[in-house]
This record gives sequence, structure tokens and C-alpha cells, in this order.
Amino acid sequence: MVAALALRLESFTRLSPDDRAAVQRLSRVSRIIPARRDLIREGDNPKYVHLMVDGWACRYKTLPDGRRQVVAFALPGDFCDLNVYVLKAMDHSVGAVTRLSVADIAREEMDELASRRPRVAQAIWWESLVNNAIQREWTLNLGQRTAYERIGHLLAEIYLRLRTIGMTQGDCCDFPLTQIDLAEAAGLTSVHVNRMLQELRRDGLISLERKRLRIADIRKLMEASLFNPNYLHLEHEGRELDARLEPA
Amino acid sequence: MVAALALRLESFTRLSPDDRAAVQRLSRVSRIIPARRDLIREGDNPKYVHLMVDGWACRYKTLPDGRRQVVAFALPGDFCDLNVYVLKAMDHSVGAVTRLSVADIAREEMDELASRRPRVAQAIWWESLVNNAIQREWTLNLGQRTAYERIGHLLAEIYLRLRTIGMTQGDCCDFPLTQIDLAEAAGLTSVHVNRMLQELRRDGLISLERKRLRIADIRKLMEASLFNPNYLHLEHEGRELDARLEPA
DNA sequence: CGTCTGGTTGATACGACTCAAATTTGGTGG
DNA sequence: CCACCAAATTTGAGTCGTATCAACCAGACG
Repeated sequence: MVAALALRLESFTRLSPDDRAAVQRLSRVSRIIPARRDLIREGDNPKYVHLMVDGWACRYKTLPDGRRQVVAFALPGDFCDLNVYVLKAMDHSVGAVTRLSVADIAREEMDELASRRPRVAQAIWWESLVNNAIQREWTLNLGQRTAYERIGHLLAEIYLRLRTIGMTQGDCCDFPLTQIDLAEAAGLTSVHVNRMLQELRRDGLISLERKRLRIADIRKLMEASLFNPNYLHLEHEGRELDARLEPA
Repeated sequence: MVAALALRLESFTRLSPDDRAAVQRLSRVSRIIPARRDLIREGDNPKYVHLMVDGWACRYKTLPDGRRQVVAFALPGDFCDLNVYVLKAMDHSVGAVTRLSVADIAREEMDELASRRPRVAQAIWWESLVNNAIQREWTLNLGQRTAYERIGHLLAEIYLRLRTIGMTQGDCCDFPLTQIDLAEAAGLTSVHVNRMLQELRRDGLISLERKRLRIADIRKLMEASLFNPNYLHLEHEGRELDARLEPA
């Protein structure tokens, strides 16, 4: 099986067989985390870099009174904590949504990769810049989009990200997030998320049941949620996407 | 005068005299942008990296119907568009708030810096990770904090960032943002920002007039806005800050 | 000295929240 | 395989924070 990280990086750059092998080597599972357990906590300074190999996680921050905001979803191929490679402590927590397979990568392994496989290092840099761009888009999402658009946007983004790493089946994908997770990510209450999902269903934009999401017409969903895919910086995939979305 | 970038990087790491000289050389002003003009637009692929030497700018994104979200403020010492060093196109615009002095840095200069001054390169990497952390904090800000807390948080953040680069005078600093700018950053209307500023003043947390901000007791403001400075990753400064904030 | 941008105020509207309860789903053990 | 329980989803009614709309005011500037 091709590791998600490899697929992810190759959506940006072409890797040599040696590069690909190096990435596959990184992706060896070294740990399993049960669902709904914290993988990393704010303040930690983990000594390994953690790479998501399988499963979904969320990055979140909390306020002293318990308010909680999911600031990102981590999918296979994402690094959980690349920042502690440079920074001293985590400024947010990472919690498992589903059961997780992660690879613990030693600092020296990363250093070696950086010097021996510059192509991969650059691709990893690209990955982190894209995550940055996603974070900016979330800022826009929370600041300007309506509840309806916000949920639509979130679903479209996740679907497209999953597609990049080969985790969609046609217009379907697994979708393990609860409405509570969605609420915490969208800055809404779960009650309101529920109503927005119903509206999206009523409008024929999505169907979501039993942890399975179907987006019949991604084009329409993107339009309804004011989704502009440029921030995902899918260079190759992007073109392919355009082709798929605008058939003649 | 010590360049803002140097101060910024030294709040993270100690630079050698040679390193410092290299940073100063980067900070040579090559262009002046008038206030309220766009410096970079979404979709651009600028051939230089732009470094803010003096003045304030905002990163923003817009929706097709005109809704506009400021996703970050760029202050002296910030790079405007480090991402296009790797990514192909800007996914957001950068607009001048005040008159701006920027340094255009050629790609080769950056490459050279990366190989000859690894300390500086690492510090720049740190800078970009901190900006990332700030973006996550903004997500929390927009998603969970009330309008009052949001504005308070924004003011506190800006004040602390300015202090790092030596742009505060005691508990005061210049503050060129309009209430409209604040509104676009906080995901509120300018009318509501106006009312929140009045409340913050009434509560004795800030005074703000004639583009001049005074924060009499940063401690109280931070408390009122649920401000936790860890996300700014001020390693040295952080300790000093704690000392200043908790006398005895 | 008029114009314009930014700041201020007031009245009203609405999107999203709160609270509460009912229903469905999924997992677990007998 | 069913009974049970907890978690997640759904529904309804009422409230509140923030938006909207519309004036009005003050200072900056040409």
C-alpha cells in the first residue's frame, strides 16, 4: 500500500524511487492510539515527531472556562507536531477522533532526511505551508461565512483532502466526525450544526449517515459554500480537478 | 538602528555578529508603498520575497460577494510572502495599512542565507512557525471568544508583538488600525467594534485615541480576554514577561 | 471651507445559542 | 441475539449577541 504521506507529497512534486522509499520508511507504524484519546497535550515537548499513518485526529485549543475550538483536522500523511522540531512546546493539543496509527520519527531521522533527500524535505516544507494556508482559510470561514456555508465548506475541504490521499470512493468517503466535532471546528453549537446538515441534505448537496459522506455534485457544494480550492495548492491534482469539474 | 527582523529573531535565538550583519543586510529598504495600497494580490507569484521593514500591513482574503476577512497583521520584521518561495501562487492578498518600507529579497539571496547562515535560516523557520501558531490562535479567537474578548485579545497580541520589536513606549504604542480594520480582523461589524472599544475603555483596560493605544495594565487586559501568551513562543522575552507580570 | 473618512449613537431585526426533552444509534454484556 | 446503556442526533420554544440601517458628528485634508 502506498503511504498517505507519499501520495500527499506527490500531489506537489515528483519523487524519485529512492525518495519514495524514504517516505515509505518514515511511514512505518510504531504506535496505535485508541479513539478519543489525546495524543499530545498543550505544553508537551514530545521527543519524536508524530506522523499520521491512519485514522483521523483533531488539533484543538481550549479556554480556561472550557470552551473548546478545533483548529484543524489531521488526516493520514499529516505531521502532528512538526513545530516542536523548532519550537519548545506545543501550543495546542491533538486528540484522536478514530483509532490512530502513528509513526514516531526521531529527530535524527528527520535531520538525515533533510540532508539526504532535499526533494522530500522541500515537499514536507510545502506540506507545512499548505497547512498554513488551510489555517488562514479557516479564519475566513469562521469570520465571514454563514453557518450553512461554513459546514458546507468544511465538508468540501475534507472531501478534497481525502481524495488527494486516495481515501475516497467515487463521491463517497468515510466520515467519522460527530456533529459535536463539526460544531467545535465551525464555532457553532451541535444543535445548529444539526440543522445546517439537514438543510444541506434538503438542498441535495450532501448525504451523510452512518459515518459515511456522499457528495453527489462537489461542484454545487463548492459553489454553495463559496469554496475556492486555490488555498489547497494542489498543483497537479489541481489541474486534474479543474478538468474533472469543468468538462468541456 | 537595529532592524525589526533582528530583534524578532533574537527573541528566539542568539545570533552571532555575522548573523546579525546578514540580517541587517536583508533589511535594506528597496521600496516604499503608500498607505492603503495593495502590496500583493491573491494569485500573484511575486519574484522577490518581501520583508516588512517599517509600517503595518494586513493579510486578507475576500469572498466573491465582497465579504472580507483580515487573516493576519504583518508588522516590521515579518515576511509578506515567504510561502511563494515554495508555493506557486499567493492564496491571499497583502494590503498596506500605513505607508510601508519593504525590502525586496531575491530568491538567490534567500538560498545563500539558508546555506551560509543556518542559524538565521532556522530562526526564519521559527518565525514562520510562530505565525502559524498565531493563525491557530485567531481561529480560536473567532470561533470561541465573545466580541469583547476578541477585541481585547487582538489588542493585547498586537501590543506584545510590537514590544518584541521595540515599537512600544512603556505601556503605549502607535496604533494605526481603524475600527473597520479591527472589525474585518475580528469578524465583527465596525459598529460593534466601536461599542466593544467603549466597554474596554469603560472597564479601564485600554485607552485608544488619535491612533495611540495605551494599555495601563496588560495583566488585566490579558485576563479579561483570556489571553495565554504561550502561542507567541517568546522564549527569552517570555520569561522576562512573566517577571514583569508577576512582581513578587 | 467643503468634502470625506472614521467614529459614535439609536432603533430594530435576525442568526445562532440555550435549555430541555425525545428519539435513534451503536456498543456491550448477559 | 436480545436487553440495556451511553452517546449522538433530532426537535421545539424562547432568548440574546451581534448585524443592519440610518443618522449625525468630528477631525483631516485639499
